[in-house]
Amino acid sequence: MVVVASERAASREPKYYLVKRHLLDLIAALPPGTLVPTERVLTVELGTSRTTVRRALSELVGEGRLVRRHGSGTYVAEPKITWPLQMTSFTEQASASGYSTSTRLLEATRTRADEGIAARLGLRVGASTYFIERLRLVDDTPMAVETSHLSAARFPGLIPELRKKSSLYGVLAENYGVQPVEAEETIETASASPREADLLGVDTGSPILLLGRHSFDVDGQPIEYVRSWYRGDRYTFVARLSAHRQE
Amino acid sequence: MVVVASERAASREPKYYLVKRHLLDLIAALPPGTLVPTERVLTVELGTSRTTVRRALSELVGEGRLVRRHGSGTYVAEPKITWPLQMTSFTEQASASGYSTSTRLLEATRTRADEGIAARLGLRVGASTYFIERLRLVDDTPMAVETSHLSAARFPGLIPELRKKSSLYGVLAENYGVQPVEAEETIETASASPREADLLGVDTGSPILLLGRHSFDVDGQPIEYVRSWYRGDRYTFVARLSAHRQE
DNA sequence: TGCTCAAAGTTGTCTAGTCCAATTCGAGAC
DNA sequence: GTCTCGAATTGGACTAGACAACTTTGAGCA
Repeated sequence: MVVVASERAASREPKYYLVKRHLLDLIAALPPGTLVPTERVLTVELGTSRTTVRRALSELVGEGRLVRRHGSGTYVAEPKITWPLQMTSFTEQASASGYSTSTRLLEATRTRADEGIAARLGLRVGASTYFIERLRLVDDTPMAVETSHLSAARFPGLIPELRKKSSLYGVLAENYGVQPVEAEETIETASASPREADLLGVDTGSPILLLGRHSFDVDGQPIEYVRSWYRGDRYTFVARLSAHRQE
Repeated sequence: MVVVASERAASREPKYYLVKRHLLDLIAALPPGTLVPTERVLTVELGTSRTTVRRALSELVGEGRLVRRHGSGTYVAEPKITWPLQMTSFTEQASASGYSTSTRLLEATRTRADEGIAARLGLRVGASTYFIERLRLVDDTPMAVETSHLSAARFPGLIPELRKKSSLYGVLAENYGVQPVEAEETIETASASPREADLLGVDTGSPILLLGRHSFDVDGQPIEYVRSWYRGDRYTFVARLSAHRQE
């Protein structure tokens, strides 16, 4: 085995990354839906083990470049979908972009605030709160799992209303006269738990874009605390920013 | 080993996830810097293979819960750092939060615009552009790798100025009278290439938060196109949004 | 022609192990 | 006491293979 002289201390490329680059070259010009060679074929073609091939494939699946179908094969993926990141309601946000969206209410129960939720909603620990879990779909494909927490004392009878109207922001405005005027959004990477993976139709451990929204009314009172687990392999978020303050 | 009866059809939990939950329980109450059991110890304690243990560990490292040090051990990680996501300059952004920041200029060269860059900068393919690559550090620890693309014709002599002053926004304002007033930000997940991994001090394939910024001047002319690869294991981004338009 | 079902092919999960690379630490030399 | 160096320990990369779960296909049958 020939070793490159004066190897950079930097960037020692693992073998799986060579496989990954090979696959990227291969799929660069292929249309979505094209079948790529099977794992065992790649194994012999590239003189490596299946574990190494699978590591490269998994990374490309996580990046939204490939899709694996159990028992069938591995295919070139559709390009990522660009999704607006605004503080507007989910339903309108999407229909404006030409997508058909829907929501499945997974859970809507009363529970007691733990330390984190109590602090964010301005309640004491153990106070009664709603826990709402919804699945967001775009063109009938799961996009995100969303959990919301709200004060039960502040919004009595919320759950039956929500089951009727389905739009949470609509219910808050019409039934309680509450509108969020400010919000703190947090963004981080995460990985899918088995439950999230199952709901989103991805593998456990898949990359997730985790968005948090902590919204407040005109008096600065917290309204809700939401966390949304978005498929990291299918969505790119976009926000338009205007520079009021700029240096 | 006891197996739970009547397994749910949904959410079939892989064995590595059991290991992961075991580790999460273990580290929940431990302070950052605490040593966790070695991979080989976990292997025998949990009756599994080292591959399975390593998968659980890798996921926890990617989530910023653990840190691995080659030859030394695996440790409980520091909590993530919350970082403001604003359109202001990097240097001020941070010192306001009490962090000491610095930038290392990795590359600053002239090159020719490919299709993507040309479209974004409003140039023809092959037009002369600057390629600027910088490493952003917080308290002397790498935070992000940042690449910028600008029109060379529009900002003649930019590179020597940049080497003197180091703040790109400062140079653009003082030397060229240009200020970004609007920008389109994109956010997505990615995984670290060997080069990025090396610069950021993480493993190849680690989760990355990839931010893009496409900024425009007061006339709507594109100024620059920047992409920043942030360590996904160490940073949570936060943005305050005011609802001018709200429904 | 249309249906059934078994076989083949593909990805998913997990195991057991080898060898390498970096760190740590103590015995021994000075 | 201090330093050096090698052994032990730890994480990193990779291999070869077993078996399970799911899909596809086509031979055989009605």
